[in-house]
Amino acid sequence: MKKRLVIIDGNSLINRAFYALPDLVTREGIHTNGVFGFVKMINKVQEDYRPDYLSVAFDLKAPTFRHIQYKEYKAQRKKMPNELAQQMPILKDILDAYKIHRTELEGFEADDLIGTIAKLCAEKGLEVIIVTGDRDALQLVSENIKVMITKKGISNLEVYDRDMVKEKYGVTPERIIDFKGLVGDKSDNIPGVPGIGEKTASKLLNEFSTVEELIMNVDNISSKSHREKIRDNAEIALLSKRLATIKIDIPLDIDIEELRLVEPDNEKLIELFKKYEFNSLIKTLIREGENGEEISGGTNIKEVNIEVVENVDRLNEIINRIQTVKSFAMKIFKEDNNLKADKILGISLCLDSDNNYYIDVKENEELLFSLKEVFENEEIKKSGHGLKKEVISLLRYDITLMGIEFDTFIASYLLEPSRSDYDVSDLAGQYLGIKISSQEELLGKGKHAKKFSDLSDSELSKYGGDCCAVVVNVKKLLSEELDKLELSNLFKEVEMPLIEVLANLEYEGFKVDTDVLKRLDDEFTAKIEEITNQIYGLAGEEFNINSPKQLGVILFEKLGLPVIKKTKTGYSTSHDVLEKLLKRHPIVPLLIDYRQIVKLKSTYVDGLFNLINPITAKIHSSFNQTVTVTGRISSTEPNLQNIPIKLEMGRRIRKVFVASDKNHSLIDADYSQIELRVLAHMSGDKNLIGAFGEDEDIHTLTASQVFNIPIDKVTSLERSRAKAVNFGIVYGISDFGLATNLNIIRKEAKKYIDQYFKKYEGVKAYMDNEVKKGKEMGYVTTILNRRRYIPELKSNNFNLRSFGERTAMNTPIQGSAADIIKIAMIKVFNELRRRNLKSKLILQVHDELIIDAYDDEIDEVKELLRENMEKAVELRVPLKVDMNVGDNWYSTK
DNA sequence: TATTTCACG
DNA sequence: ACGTACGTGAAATAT
Repeated sequence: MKKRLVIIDGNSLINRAFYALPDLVTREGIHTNGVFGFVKMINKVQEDYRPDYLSVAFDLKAPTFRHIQYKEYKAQRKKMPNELAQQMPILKDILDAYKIHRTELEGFEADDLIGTIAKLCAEKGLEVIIVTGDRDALQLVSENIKVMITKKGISNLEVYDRDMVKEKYGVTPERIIDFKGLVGDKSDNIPGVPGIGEKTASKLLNEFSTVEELIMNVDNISSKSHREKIRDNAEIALLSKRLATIKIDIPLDIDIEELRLVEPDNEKLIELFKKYEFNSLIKTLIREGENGEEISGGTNIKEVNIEVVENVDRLNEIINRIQTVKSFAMKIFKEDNNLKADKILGISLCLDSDNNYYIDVKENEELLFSLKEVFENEEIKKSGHGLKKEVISLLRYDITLMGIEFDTFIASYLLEPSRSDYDVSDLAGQYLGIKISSQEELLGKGKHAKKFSDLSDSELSKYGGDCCAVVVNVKKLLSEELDKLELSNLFKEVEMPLIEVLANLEYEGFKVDTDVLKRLDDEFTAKIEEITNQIYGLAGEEFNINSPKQLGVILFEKLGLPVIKKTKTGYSTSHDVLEKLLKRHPIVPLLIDYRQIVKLKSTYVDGLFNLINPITAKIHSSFNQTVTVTGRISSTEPNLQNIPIKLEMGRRIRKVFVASDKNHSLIDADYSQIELRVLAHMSGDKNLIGAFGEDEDIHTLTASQVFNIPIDKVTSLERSRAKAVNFGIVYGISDFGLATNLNIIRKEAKKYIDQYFKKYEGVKAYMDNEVKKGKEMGYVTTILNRRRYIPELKSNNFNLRSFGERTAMNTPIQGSAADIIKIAMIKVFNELRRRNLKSKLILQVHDELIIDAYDDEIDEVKELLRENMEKAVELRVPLKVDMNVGDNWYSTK
């Protein structure tokens, strides 16, 4: 049998992969999509063609003879983007670990090296396959040489032999260079004969065979216009042909045996794949190791086979099986109109690859109730992706999902908290190397997005089955990764139990008083109209006050006020700019008022009205567990974590948020200075720890230390400056930032900071150490070992690096505080349930918990809150909680 | 879809 | 010399 050689155009393929794949970035910030695609491709080619010899050819930077012949050659090519250039050395490392031969030679393009080697080997009787994205290579096709061109994506390859070339181009492979000589090639800036296209070129060449023949016989060309074009551009055609001709006679001194495929250095490969987070590829290597198989390409879980279950008898058989297996992955599809009324359409259950079911609940609700026992059985462990949704869907049917064991959504968040998207399809690609459709592909996006209820049963069962199969398969890999990074405890003890708590917060909701809201609406509307007219009067014309652009023109051009700050699109008209202009023109204070009231009306009045649930007269915000990089929870639709409080006018919005009925009151419990206490604990600073032992206001105490004055002599200005310093410390202090905030000069700010660090040396040492650790390890951690990667610390860009340093200082503090309140929430929630109390946890605002308390239970709940919040963790300083009770959120102060 | 502004901790 | 305070989400306008 003929020996087979595969030769790959390295630059062409990594380029292809780079542009075809989404931007893959490791936790440390290294871009890898080009390399990843390349490796997948190489695996596939090896699997499909089992070559005996393999080489990858690369272009080197030096100019080639083509550039010397024609200086415009490839002149229009854009420089390789940095994100791709960085990947070239990585690819070469990986090829070395695979022990795959590389061909590169200065002065020649990969094409020429490929051409020469291909012809050489073909002559020796080898079967040669060239893999490239570049159609130039088609000229090399012959009896023993085939060319594979990447089609759309990277794994889709089109094989060209002589017949195929003839079919597609109408000429034989030998005539491809003549074809290019006439048609040219835009991508290489080869001109060709103007006005001659592919059709004409192949017609002419079939008659006259080559460019040279064509020119020699130019008078015999039948069409007058073609005749003239060829005559006028003969030189260009000849040059173009020369440029397009791949050299096949480079003097190369290589021994074919150097190209022979050998056993790769698997240890090295695993090490590299780990480094670049090619998890799915590691799996293929490990599998090979176990079975001693030959190299194989991408992993594929079996084509998922899903059984649609429509009757109770069959379901009961499955339930029996579940009782013995005691574990499954699940996904619930429901309508999406109202969390109190949404009907469940169907449920995907996957026990393992051979037992994947879709329970069609839509037609037969009885099926759902048959599952109640299984769902509420704590011994039967459930996994899924984003299980909060499953918990909520079942609450509506009075089913409490128990035994929630593994959520791949949460697990991937802990592993990579700065990712913006954790769709199951991404996990499938990343960890299993398979493609399933994403939710976005299934439903579309924007306002034309479909709902699950718009999909057919077969679409739902297929998608649900795929998702659950992925969860089952990815779970183990994620779990190992969590173990390795010592995140398992945080995962099992905090994040997983929190899912149920957040689901219940959402389901419970916060009652609103629509009458109060309506009255605020009327008041704000009237006020806005009044101020709008005053502003128009002072401006001398009507304009859109909401438009920073139009407002800028009025303020800085028409009224001639001084420009304080610029944005990248024009003048800044932000609040602090307006404050500096306050005394310069009477329009300015009106603008400040206008802005405030418009904000209140649009975001907090209109915004809230739209989100009141008609069934409950409550607001059911979404609490998101995988959004923030620091570990905090976020709240959306609406955001209940930024309801106004600082200014009285806005604070009145809180009167809208009321206890659920006349037998209930709100209890608001907030941690006092939790971030500074966390800092005291983590830094171990004696002075700061001591400060929390005393019964003195922390900012006053800081003022007395920083400004060297007795506590009873601290003025309110000094206290407020010290407060800003304390905030600055938590944010990762810089003299610039503090100066801007306090509106003082930088030197003055620096004095404050120096003085602070002199008094709190332990804090200084701690901050320096966090930055140092962050640089060394690539990440920082919180009290529960939550991790945040900070690639910016290694940046050469001053701004980015400084940002990284501040992040390294802030994240452990903000994140640890987040850890603590999460623990507190879980404890409080479980305690309320254990004691069968009617009071419910309804909101968390970073350092504050709000309970809708049944009046008879207020004292008990207050005690329970204090106990569980203050004892959530044991720190070197006490945790302190302040509590207030009221009928509405405004009065809990 | 990106930018600006502003609400909260 | 460089030039930002940390972490969020929503609404409006500009592109």
